[in-house]
Amino acid sequence: MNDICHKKRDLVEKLGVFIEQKDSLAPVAARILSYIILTGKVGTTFEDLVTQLCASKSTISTHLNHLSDLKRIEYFTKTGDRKKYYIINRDSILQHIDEMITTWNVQKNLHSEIKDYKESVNNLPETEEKDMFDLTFHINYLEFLAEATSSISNLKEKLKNNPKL
Amino acid sequence: MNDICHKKRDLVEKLGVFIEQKDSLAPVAARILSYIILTGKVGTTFEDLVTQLCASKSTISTHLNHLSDLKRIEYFTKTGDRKKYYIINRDSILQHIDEMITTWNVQKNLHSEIKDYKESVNNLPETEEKDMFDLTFHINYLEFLAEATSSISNLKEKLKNNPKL
DNA sequence: CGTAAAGTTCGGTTTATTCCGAACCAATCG
DNA sequence: CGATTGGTTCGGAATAAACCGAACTTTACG
Repeated sequence: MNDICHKKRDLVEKLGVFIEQKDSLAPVAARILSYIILTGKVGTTFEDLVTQLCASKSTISTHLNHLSDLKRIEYFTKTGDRKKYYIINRDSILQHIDEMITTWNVQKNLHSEIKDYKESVNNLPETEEKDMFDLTFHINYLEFLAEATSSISNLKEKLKNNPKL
Repeated sequence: MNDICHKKRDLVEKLGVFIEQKDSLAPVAARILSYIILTGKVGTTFEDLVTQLCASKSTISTHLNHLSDLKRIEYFTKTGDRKKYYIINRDSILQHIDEMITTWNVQKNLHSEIKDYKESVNNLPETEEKDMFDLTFHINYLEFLAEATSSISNLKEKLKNNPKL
C-alpha cells in the first residue's frame, strides 16, 4: 500500500518532467496535470493538490485555471459538495492530434512562403547561377509535412470511429 | 532589391518566432537558425549574423556553438579564408523525424509504466469496482503512439531512398 | 614584432518566470 | 450573525534565462 503511494509519487515526478518540457508548462502546472492523469476518473480536488504537491493555494489556483483555459482539464461536481473534481479533458487524444496537425499546417505555410521568397530571388537577373538557392530542402520538407499530416489525419478518423472514445 | 531585403527580414522574424517556440530556443538562437535557413547554401558568417541580427559578438558566439552542439547547423570553409560559413545540417529532416520517434518512444514507455501502475492498483483487494481505473485512455494513447511511430517511420524510409537528399 | 581578423570567455545587468503568503471574496452551515 | 470551506487576487521575493561589453586568445599577415 505504501509501495503504491511511493510509486505514484515517482510517476507524478517522472511524467511531470516530461510534460513540463514537452508542453512548456511551469513545473507545478505539469505536476498538476500529471497528478490528475495518475488519479483518473475519481477526480482530483484543489485540496488534494495542495497537500500532495506541497504547493501553495495560490499556485494551485493559478495553474488549475490556466490548465482549464488550455482545455487540458475539466471537472465534475457532486450534489451537496462544493468541491470540483478535476479530470483530464476526455478529448485529449483528439485534441493532441489536432494540435499536431495545426502546427504542421503553420509550418507548411511558413515553408511555402520561404520557398516563394527564394524563388523570387533566384529569378532576379543579377543572381548568378552558382549562388541560386537550392529549393530541395523546402520541397522535401513540404512533402514530409503533407505526408505526416495525412497519416495522422487517418489515425484521427480511426480513433473517432472508436466507440470507446 | 530593397523589397527583397525587407522580405528576408520579415521572414527571419516570422520563422524565428516559430522556431523559438517549437524548439524552445533563446530568441537570438532561433533568429540565427532562421537566418541560416533563409540564406541557404552560400552560407552565413559570424559577422553577417552580428550585423544583420543586431546582436553582440558574445551572444552570437554562444548560440552558434550551442546550435552546433545540437547538430542543427554545420559549416564549411574556403581556402585562404578563416571565416566559417554556416549552413543548416543537411540531415535536418531525417534528424527531425528521428527526434519525433524518440519522443514518441519515451511517451510509450511512460504510458506503459502508468498503465502497469493503474493495473496493479485495480488488482488490490481493497479497490472497489466503481473506483477502478479506466485504462481506455492509456490503451488508446499507446495505440496512437504505435501507429504514429510506424507511419512516420515509413515516411523516413521513403525519404532515405530519395536520391536528392 | 605589431597589428588585424575571427572568435571565445567571463562577469554583470536586465528581464522574465515561478512561486509564495496574506488578504480577500462568496457560499454554506449552525 | 459568525465561522468554516473552497477558492481567488495581488504584491513581492527568489531564481533562472538572455544578452551585453570588455578583456582575452589564436592565427595570420606585413
